[in-house]
Formats: sequence, C-alpha cells, structure tokens
Amino acid sequence: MNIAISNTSEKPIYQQLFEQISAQILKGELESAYCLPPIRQAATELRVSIITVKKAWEELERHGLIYTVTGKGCFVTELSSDDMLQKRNDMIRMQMIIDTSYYKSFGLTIEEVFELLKEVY
Amino acid sequence: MNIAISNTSEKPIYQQLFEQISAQILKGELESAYCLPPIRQAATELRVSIITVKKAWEELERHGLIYTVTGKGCFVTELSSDDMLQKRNDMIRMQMIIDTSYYKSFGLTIEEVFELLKEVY
DNA sequence: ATATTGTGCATACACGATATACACAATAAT
DNA sequence: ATTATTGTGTATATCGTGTATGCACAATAT
Repeated sequence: MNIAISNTSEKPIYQQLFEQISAQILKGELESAYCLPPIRQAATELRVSIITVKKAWEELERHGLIYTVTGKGCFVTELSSDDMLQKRNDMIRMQMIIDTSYYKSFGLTIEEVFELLKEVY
Repeated sequence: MNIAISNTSEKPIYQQLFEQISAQILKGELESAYCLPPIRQAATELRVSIITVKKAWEELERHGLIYTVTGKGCFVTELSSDDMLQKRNDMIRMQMIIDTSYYKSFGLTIEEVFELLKEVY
C-alpha cells in the first residue's frame, strides 16, 4: 500500500486511490494475483472510511484491474504486457479527450499544444 | 452572450461561464471595452442564479479579463494581441500542469503523450 | 463454531454549488 | 433631487457528493 492521499487536492479520496493503484497495476508494480489488503485494514492504514476504500476498489473492478471474491479478498487481474499497455493507453485517451476539449475551446492548434507541452512536461 | 451551459457536465456552471467567456475574450471575439450584460439580465437569459453569474464574473476579473464599475457594469479589459496570447498560454499551461501529472503518474514519456494526442486531437 | 473478509444499509455531517429574496451603494437618466 | 439601473453584500434554503460510523448479513477459511 504505497499510497499518498492529499487532503488539499480537489480530487476525492476514492479517486486518488483508484488512480494511484491503477497506475501501479498498469506499470507492473503489483504482481498478478496479488492480494490487496482487506478493506477494513486498508481503511485503517490510510485513515479513511471503509466506504471510501470500497468505492476505489469498485472503480478498479469496473475497469477490470482487480476481481473480488467475497470472504477471500480482492486480487489483481492477470494481464499480459500488451493488455496492460492497451488499458493504460485507453485510460489516458479518455482523459485526454476531456483535457483537449479545454485546449480546443481556446483555439489552440495541435502544434501549439505540443509547444506548450514541451515547456511543462 | 453566446454561452452553452451543460447541466450534465461535472464542471460547475460558474466555471463553464468563466471558461467560455475567457476563451471568447482571448480569441478576440469580444471587443475591448465591450459591456457584458448586467448580471441580472445574464442570469435571466442563462436561466441561472445571479450568484452563479457573479462568481463567473469575479473569476474573469481576478484574471484581469474584465473590470467592474459599480452602477455602470462590467467591461472587457483592453489587451494587445500579445497580451491576449500571453494570458491564453498562461491559462493553458496552468491546466496542462494538472493534466500532465496524471499522464506522468502512469509513467508516460512525452513522446508517448504526443502519440496519443495525435490520435485524439 | 469461530474468525476473516466482502457486502449492504441506515444515519449523520461537511462542503460546494445553486437558488431566492432583500437591503445597500454607486452611477445614469430624467 | 428623484427615479431607474447596476453592482455588492447578506441571509436563508435546497440539493448532491464525499466522507465517516455503526450494525447486520453473506461467503470463505480455519
């Protein structure tokens, strides 16, 4: 459980958990079939509510990144490197569509986006 | 008042107003010293609360895009083309820092970001 | 049986966004 | 000067989301 929760962030806690664990899974940092901590334990460790952990886990399951067995626990889905790359790019693309709609509303060309990206990345 | 409000959007209404008017000003679509509609009228036209309009206008003023004279109205700040471009890029850069932190958390290189951007832009 | 783990529900609180209404301040028009 | 217009400020209320606590139930493991 290598998670950093920001209370000042505008993002809800469950979203932060979901994104960080997603990234860890899709970067291959968590082994397949690795068992996540029990939600009660995770909630205690992270000092958040069980509901908050549950919502994050639900998001992970909805994205096919983990699967749940009542009474046993939650486990990381086994994915090939290709599948992981595919899922990662899918998630990034979805976010990019939202991000770029903002850039487009200001009339930026893709070349201008590239220029500014080089400055901030 | 060429504004489209989405009630299904996750963004608050005042944020939508701010972004759309910002874009219009910085694209030069609104003349300098142009008078925005009175907040009561704008609220009626857009079918939102005065408070919502007020918050959007306050954001615009905070960014130096409009100025307010009590009893007269709100007017678009006079900006040179260079100033408009500068302000536009500043706003985009600020948003990009947030957007790219997400991409980075998934371990994307800037080259990978470029590739995916070409697909979605 | 008992413990562990996930699930579901009820209740509660905080906060932001939104809306309505009223009073006040500054400017414009007459 | 009086009235209308416009921006400002405040009080109150509603609604949804996020978060937390607590309790009961279901499935699994020992």
